[in-house]
Amino acid sequence: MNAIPNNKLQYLKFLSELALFNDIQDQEIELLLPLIKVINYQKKEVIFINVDKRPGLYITLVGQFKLIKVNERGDEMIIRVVSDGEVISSMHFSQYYEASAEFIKDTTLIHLSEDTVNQLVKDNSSFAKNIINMLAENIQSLMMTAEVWRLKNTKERLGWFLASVNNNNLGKLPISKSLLASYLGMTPESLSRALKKLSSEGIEIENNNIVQRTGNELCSYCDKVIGSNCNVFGSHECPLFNQ
Amino acid sequence: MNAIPNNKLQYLKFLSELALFNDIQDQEIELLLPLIKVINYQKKEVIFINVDKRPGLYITLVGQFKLIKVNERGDEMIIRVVSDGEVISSMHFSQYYEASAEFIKDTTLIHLSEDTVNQLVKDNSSFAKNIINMLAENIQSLMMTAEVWRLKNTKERLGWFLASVNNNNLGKLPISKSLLASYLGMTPESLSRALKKLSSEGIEIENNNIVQRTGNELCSYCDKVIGSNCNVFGSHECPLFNQ
DNA sequence: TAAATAAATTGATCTATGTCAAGAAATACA
DNA sequence: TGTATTTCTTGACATAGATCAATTTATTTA
Repeated sequence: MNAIPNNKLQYLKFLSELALFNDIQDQEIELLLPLIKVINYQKKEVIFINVDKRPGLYITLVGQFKLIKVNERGDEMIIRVVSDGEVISSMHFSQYYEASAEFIKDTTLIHLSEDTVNQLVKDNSSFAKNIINMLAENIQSLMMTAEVWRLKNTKERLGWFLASVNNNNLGKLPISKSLLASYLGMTPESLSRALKKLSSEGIEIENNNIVQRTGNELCSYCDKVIGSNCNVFGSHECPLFNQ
Repeated sequence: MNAIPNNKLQYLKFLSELALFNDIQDQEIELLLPLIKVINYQKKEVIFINVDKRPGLYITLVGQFKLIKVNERGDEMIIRVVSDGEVISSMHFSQYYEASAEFIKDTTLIHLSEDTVNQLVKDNSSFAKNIINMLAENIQSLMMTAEVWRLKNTKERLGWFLASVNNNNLGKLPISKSLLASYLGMTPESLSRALKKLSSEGIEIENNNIVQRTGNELCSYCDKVIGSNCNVFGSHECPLFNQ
């Protein structure tokens, strides 16, 4: 982990395309550039997050990491998997909340300090709106995850996940199976068995690609939130609206 | 459910004391009063929430309700129990997210429309900050709940819950046992058995009051987030900081 | 205040998923 | 390109907590 203090102008385009900077002029983002810190982490590195140490807002320039909690027994829960362009706002965690980040790939984060963010929220209502949207999406995804964990069995959880990545990721598994198992709150063994059940329904994973026998088997695992970015969603072809 | 359009000035004091209106002048809140809608619900009433129907922001004037999701099998998950003074912002749910609210007590809600809220966020950076804080607290509580569901067994979940209400509620159980069971993701039978195990550790519920044999048995179920509003938290008496 | 209804407890049993161990497949490395 | 290492799969078994059923206790309501 080390800061690279060189030419930050390269980040302008990246930042300006993020939802977090919607409706914000390039010149305003440029004013931020001297304030950002760029931090590199290596694959497998683990950092501890609490507000004392690392408050503020992190934007993933490139890479992937998981936000995790571990209990006394060593059981691990993945709160979130964060990928390119995604934002994690530890400053909005409670002062005492503790979690860890474990890097899945070599990762570069862009950091904005808590003060910088607060000042932006105060001075720029578009930024405030963007922060609100980001937090709302977080809530959304946490509610969805809670639901998946609580109301679905292992097969349904896996089906739900595959349906969701199939939409926005063109059928490619974005994370390893064991990471996925952990993310879905099951063991790799259970995931393997769930996959077996799904394959009898015509859903398979063939070298990290999601394959459906007739092309719409996963629809039965879809819901209105993940379906909302599917191209047949809401049409007469969509099983969700045809029951 | 029916609107009562009479003298809304009575709500001014109530609203001005909410965290949502921190650092906002009374005269600004007064401007809102003509825009609010007051809605009454009866105990046991159930409403369906999605953005088409009921967007905006609801403030609980008095009463209690639970926000729930139900799957095809009829299993129910409580997302949140909302009590006096608490806010629920359905406008920040995804457009397609669906949940139900079931009223546990006769309840009066104050409603602000999505437009009103958006306008306020735009015009008043204090309000924007308050909305951000509210959403951040939501995230916090969802992360905590996820953790409790995933990493704790039934006894630990119950202990954790009792420790948390014992701090900020002076040892009184705020909801019924069966509602609590559902909130903690277990059956009433399992809650009853968990309670039996806790009672062998000196923790009991005697007509809705939480009683500890020596007075600090629940400390072993505390964590840094719920402990942060405990009066021995961080001192040499606090077991969390003494290991 | 009694009867009716709902909530909580207890015991017996069932089941989904975890754990452990061994082998197969895939990936990394030299 | 083959060997080493990691990841995945499969089977046998264990277990926490669910389900079902029968009481008991508490709360309404008449």
